[in-house]
Amino acid sequence: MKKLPEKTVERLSEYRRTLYQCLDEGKTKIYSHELADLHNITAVQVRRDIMFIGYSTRQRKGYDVEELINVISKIIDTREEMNVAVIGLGNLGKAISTYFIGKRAKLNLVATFDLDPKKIGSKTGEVECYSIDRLREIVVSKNISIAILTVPTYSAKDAVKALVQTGIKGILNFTTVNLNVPKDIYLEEYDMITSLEKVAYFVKHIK
Amino acid sequence: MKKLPEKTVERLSEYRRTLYQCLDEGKTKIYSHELADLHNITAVQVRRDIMFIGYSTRQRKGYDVEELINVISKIIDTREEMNVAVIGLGNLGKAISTYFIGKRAKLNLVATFDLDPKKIGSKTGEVECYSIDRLREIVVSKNISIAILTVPTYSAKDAVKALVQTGIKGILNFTTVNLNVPKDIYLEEYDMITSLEKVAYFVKHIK
DNA sequence: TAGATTGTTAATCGATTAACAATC
DNA sequence: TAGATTGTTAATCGATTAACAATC
Repeated sequence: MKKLPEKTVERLSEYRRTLYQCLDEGKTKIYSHELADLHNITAVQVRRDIMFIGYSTRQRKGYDVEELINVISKIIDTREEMNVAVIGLGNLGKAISTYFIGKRAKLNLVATFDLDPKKIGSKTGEVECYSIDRLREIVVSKNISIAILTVPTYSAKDAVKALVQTGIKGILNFTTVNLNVPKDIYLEEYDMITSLEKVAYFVKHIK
Repeated sequence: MKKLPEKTVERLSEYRRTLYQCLDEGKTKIYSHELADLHNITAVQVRRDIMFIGYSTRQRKGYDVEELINVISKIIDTREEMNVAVIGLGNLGKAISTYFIGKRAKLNLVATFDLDPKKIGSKTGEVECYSIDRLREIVVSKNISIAILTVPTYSAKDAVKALVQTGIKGILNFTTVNLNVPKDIYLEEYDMITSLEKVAYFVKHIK
């Protein structure tokens, strides 16, 4: 399968969540235009995305919700589970950790890290907080491939330096610091301030 | 000035943050390629964005950091301050509230809202938490134009219904629920799960 | 001047949408 | 069949990049 467009990958993840909701509500079939409406996009967009992943219905009676979930999962989920760590257990780190626990079958939060001795050893759900000094050791032993970075601005660069050395594969960056990482690490920015400023700008310019 | 591309608006916000860092470090001039490197994009991109906002240097000695900050601010900031509320003071809401306080001169967090009587009346910094029942009253009296939605999934739809009735202008949605809002409200999705799944996907496919 | 940098046009790339044939 | 829906191509739109003239 060739690489999917980034936007398609994003939407597939969103579709799937909606589809799970449909299942819960006992809905077993869904039309492209229904799925589209739920995401405020067009039906063509939905069908195009579904085309990309090579799925199609024989019938013209809408997509089978369960089947579609499975097909999407086969595409965007990892075969093996993927282990995730939260680096920095401040307000945001705690929120995210709590948020993720038990949410994703294939993406497991397996460790959190912090500097603060008071936090080290504490648990979020089942997940233990380790000293950042043990980052490399734990990342390797627990086979962690993705790090969620929620440390304070001033320690972001150090944290990334340490992360790069552990052989981590992807970083989701919640700090507002511009990070430079080697090309073989996938870096996704998750920027609250920018999002808010964007909303502010468009609020000002919509009339 | 005609409407800027969305991506340009996003980047301007990011540039500005970097430029403030430069000022702190005593750097008063910056080349397009320097700014580009800090954001992992190309120098052409930077110059194009700057072209869009109609700024240019006479010299070929790089952009004046302070001037550029001012020009960007004139574009993306609101003239008057814009008031922001956080709806839902759970882990995430608290984190975001703490995060924003004092950070943005032109974007003020002026209220938080929750259902829980224990939280109502409490303060995050200077900012008071109000009952969600008083949403409309407070939004109007405090002239709030942007809502940051951090309520639990199950109450998201109700919260949005209430928000729409207050005449809010923009919503930054942190929940994983697909919201349907009237066209005159700018809705920005801020989706952690999707971001993480996106990272997972590309981690799996980069080699 | 030569080299570096900026500003801008034109070309390219990627994502969305319009249009429509095929199918139930 | 007629109407609704899907799947797909071609056209359009928007964003990025290549190329290069202009300027210090």
